[in-house]
Amino acid sequence: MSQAAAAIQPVAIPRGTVLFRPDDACAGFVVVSAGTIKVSLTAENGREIVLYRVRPGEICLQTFGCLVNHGAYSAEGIAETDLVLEIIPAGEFQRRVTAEPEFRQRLFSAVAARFADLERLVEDVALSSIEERLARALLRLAEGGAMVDATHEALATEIGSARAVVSRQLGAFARDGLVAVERGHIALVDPEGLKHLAHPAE
Amino acid sequence: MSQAAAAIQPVAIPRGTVLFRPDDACAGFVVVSAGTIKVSLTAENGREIVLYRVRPGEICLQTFGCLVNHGAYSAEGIAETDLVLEIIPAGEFQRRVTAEPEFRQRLFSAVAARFADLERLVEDVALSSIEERLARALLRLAEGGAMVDATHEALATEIGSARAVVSRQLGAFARDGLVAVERGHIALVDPEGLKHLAHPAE
DNA sequence: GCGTGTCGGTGACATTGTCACCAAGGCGAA
DNA sequence: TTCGCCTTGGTGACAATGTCACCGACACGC
Repeated sequence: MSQAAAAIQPVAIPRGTVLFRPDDACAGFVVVSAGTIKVSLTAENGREIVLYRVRPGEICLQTFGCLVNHGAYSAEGIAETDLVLEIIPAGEFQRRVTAEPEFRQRLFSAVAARFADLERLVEDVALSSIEERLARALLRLAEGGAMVDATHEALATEIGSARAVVSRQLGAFARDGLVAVERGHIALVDPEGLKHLAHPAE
Repeated sequence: MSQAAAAIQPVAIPRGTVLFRPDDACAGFVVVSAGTIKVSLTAENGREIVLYRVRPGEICLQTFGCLVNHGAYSAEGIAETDLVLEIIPAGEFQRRVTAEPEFRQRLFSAVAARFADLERLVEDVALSSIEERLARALLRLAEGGAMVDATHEALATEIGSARAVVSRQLGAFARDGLVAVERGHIALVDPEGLKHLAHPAE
């Protein structure tokens, strides 16, 4: 469609690569073609929490503040899987926003989605119990399946808590027949039961 | 400058007015001319937390997801002071974004600022101690002065905690000579000491 | 003066976070 | 194989925070 767009080469990135760190300068605007980016925050005390994930077709907004306000970003982005990215230089980004309504629409959708993600996260962390948060995280990470491939440590980062807390809560879930825990992964035995815990008001 | 802009009448709103609630339909795009809007989340269990504030010259993004994705928003907005607003209808918003680079620039700045706010909030709530969060909230609300006009209940909402917790922590601050508490307001006796608590790594 | 509602102090207890320690599994080197 | 070393996770003990209840102090209108 756009000839300028065709000139931008996709870039392949292996799983585990650190895409950006706090206070990095920004390379440009990133669109994910394949794979997922995990964006997380780490405090001085070492505790960590996952903010959100950027999936195929989505725009990574972490560079946005940098491009717009020349502010540095504060989060870290890691390639959770092998990735294919398009990197759009700042000038080209400005051009597209001005000239291509459909690019603008995608940008705005990405902004709205991140907003929703972050508000959900604040609500989760600030207002919900560990039981709820862990049940929701398990269902989210299972993506409709019945298996979650994550260590207790990774789950703790997912919900912004500590490994020991996750271990105990998983133990409780297992005792209630909701999950079965094995080294490195968790089987969802009773997803309906978990859904019920995840949304106590319903 | 823009004749269309001149056609939009400012609207005056008294302090305390609820501007929007969760699941409201969106009236349009809101720009704050004077005063501040406080945007907060409330959970089913009644707990509440302040997300951010929208100040003069800034754009309230809460309606953004609604205008862009037809999604409902989940937060509540209250006029913290008397307000003067401009309300831009959706069509006019689209026109300005397309035609006025300077309007677009303001919009993007607002987006970047909200992002930074929400990331700071997540970091605060998920990764920091009550002592740090309360010290930071007091300094933020004092806005460089030495007096904070808020009840313990309001401070609890500000940091996403409970009133009793705030009362006890303020008691500890008072015992250490950092603040003096009176009914309805808190005097910052030793702002430097509070700053030190607010940023323990420095 | 006397209600009535808001504000805040506090005790008792539940939940969550922190730290330390240990046991079990995985994995590579000799 | 055995050994060492790292990761994972189970658990106890304790600290920090959240929840609930209750009561007294204060503000305000009558």
